[in-house]
Amino acid sequence: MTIQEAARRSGLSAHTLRYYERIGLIHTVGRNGSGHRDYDEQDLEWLAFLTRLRSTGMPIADMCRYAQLLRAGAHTAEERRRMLERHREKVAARIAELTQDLSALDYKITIYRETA
Amino acid sequence: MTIQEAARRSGLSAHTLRYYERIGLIHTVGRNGSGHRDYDEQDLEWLAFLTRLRSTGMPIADMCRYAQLLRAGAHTAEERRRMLERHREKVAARIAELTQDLSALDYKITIYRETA
DNA sequence: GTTTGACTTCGAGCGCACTCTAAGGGCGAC
DNA sequence: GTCGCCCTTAGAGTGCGCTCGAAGTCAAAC
Repeated sequence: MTIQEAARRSGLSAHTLRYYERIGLIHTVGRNGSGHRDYDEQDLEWLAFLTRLRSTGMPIADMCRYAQLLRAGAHTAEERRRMLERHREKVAARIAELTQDLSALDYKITIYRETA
Repeated sequence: MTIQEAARRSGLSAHTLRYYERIGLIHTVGRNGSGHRDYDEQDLEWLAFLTRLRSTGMPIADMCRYAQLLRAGAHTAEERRRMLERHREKVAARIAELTQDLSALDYKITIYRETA
């Protein structure tokens, strides 16, 4: 599939897809006869996973590290798992923080409503 | 209290405190005889509120807008409340998103553990 | 009295994650 | 065949939120 189609389906821009490839986040995507990128379903799955890591605030550098480990082969599985576990804890902590902030906001809004 | 003390208590750097004042996020803080900033408890409460808005992802520009409304007086209370309500919804949505991402991460980690 | 160190203003610089531009290639429609 | 459009690469530019530096002031310590 073309880069435009991959962009549409992944929610990333074509610019971003090229950028991700350049920095090594995506291993070389296949090319067609004209040298144009040709994405397959596996590429899209990987993009979906990357998108989830990004959306949870993982820095690009860490995602590159993960991608690198994945390419290095099965013997890196444990390190990858540990990376995900550490990241999981950060996400959980972030949810807890936001939940606290949400109550504080709700309280503030209540005061605005009562004062009105 | 000095800017260092205010920085310590607010968790922001002295640089950031000056920056916030410069962009209008903090209305002019009092000065002592030597022209140095002199923060009071009210300033700190405002900083704590700002910190909470930032930590929930509100852009600086929106916080400036809120600060401006607050300075404009009581007749802007309704608009301020609406701002907070809109922001509250964004925070709630973000929590929902992160919660989903967390399950996805947990699932992925489970697979790593089973494969090991 | 001079050194030290924290303060002041204001503008420049930085890190991150894109986002866009320039310069050129390839291919289908007319 | 040439117009239009999308593709390619490499590198420059952008926006955000700080963060730092330069140049100067002031007050307490020695």
